Amino acid sequence: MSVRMSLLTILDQGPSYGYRLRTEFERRTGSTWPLNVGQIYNTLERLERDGLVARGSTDEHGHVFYDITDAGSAEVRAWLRSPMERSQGARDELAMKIAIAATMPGVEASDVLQSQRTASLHHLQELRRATYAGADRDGAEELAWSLVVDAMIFQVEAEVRWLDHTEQLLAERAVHDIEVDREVTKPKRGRPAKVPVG
Amino acid sequence: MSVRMSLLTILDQGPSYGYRLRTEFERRTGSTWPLNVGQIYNTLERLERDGLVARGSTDEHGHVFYDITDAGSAEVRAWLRSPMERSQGARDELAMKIAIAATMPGVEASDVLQSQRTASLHHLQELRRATYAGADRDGAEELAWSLVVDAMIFQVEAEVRWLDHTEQLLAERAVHDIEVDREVTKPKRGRPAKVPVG
DNA sequence: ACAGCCATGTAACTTGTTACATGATTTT
DNA sequence: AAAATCATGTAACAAGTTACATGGCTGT
Repeated sequence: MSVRMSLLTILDQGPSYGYRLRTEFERRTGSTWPLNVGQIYNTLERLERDGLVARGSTDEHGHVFYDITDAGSAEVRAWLRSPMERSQGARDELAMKIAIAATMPGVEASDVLQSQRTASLHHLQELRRATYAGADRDGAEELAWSLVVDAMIFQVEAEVRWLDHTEQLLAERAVHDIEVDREVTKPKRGRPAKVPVG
Repeated sequence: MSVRMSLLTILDQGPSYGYRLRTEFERRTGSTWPLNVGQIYNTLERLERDGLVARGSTDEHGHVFYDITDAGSAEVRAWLRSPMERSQGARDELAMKIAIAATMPGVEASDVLQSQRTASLHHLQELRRATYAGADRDGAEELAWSLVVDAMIFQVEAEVRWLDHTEQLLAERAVHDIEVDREVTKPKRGRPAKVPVG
């Protein structure tokens, strides 16, 4: 949804064409998330289908311009006004994985936590190194780059903290001898034999 | 990808059928992310198509059991062994939105930051209240619930910190008078006139 | 009788993503 | 002449998600 809305927001500044939209998107996001050009044209088609943009004129160079519609502008304003609900109900893939691993008999949750922690710390190092690698960019790109890298750093730091916290929590539970998985949720009758994990 | 892999991981414990897989999934994730039953059957079809599970026997109650294959088991092990690369290249929708807003002329990035901050703080409050609401659950569900809620708290806290940090950064830039958007990336020749923002 | 849960499934659709084809223009 | 960039598009697919249809069984 966010790539789509980002492109629409760029179009809200004035008509543009596919290839340039990609350049603009990458510039305004610090070239952090490379975007396949094909996706632009797909997205434009879909935006047109939904009445948020209209295919406009073609200039002397053959550039196919798209104009935002009133409905499109309204969508942009609504998007910018309303917060992202990545909090409410948003799926956190890592949390899901760890929860599954931690409640699964025969799975060493601490191993999973460990390898994730190592990877996260490694990535954190890379990010800190990368912070100073974005100085040679133009205004918008440099700003975007630093925003996005900071976001990643904050997120990964929180990730590591949570992994540590979770490891401690699991260790405590193990001591208190809470056997989480003696029994699986029972079906009406007869449940299949458990298969040992390779 | 994670719902799919979670279901496959559950199937790695032994054969099960659609409806029960949903119950198991919800229990093992603290009922945090409700799963439409239909998705289970879709996912099972796709897992079968990919050779990771096989449609097994039907018991006396009409339950259609699925068995994991060797390839499926291997996938599960690989999934648990390898870290999630939500760090590397993973799209952070909020960061993308803020980056777009911050580099966009005519957009009040501080307003966007403010409303997001308010929403995040509100959600954080809810999460802290929710922490103690999961005590009346059975072992696995209570554990999963507390893991996931903690993950959300850590994440939202980091979110708020980043929002504050970003607001400060933008304020500093404004003082330094860096005009980020005097010029859009230039096309070969002739770019369209800018349209005023509604 | 009716509500609600158990259970399976199908069809349609969303965004994101990639691979590929095609050609013009520009740079080396 | 060859390589790179600019530019538009198509086709296919992934995973997630929802709405709907269908029916049995259970408890009030």
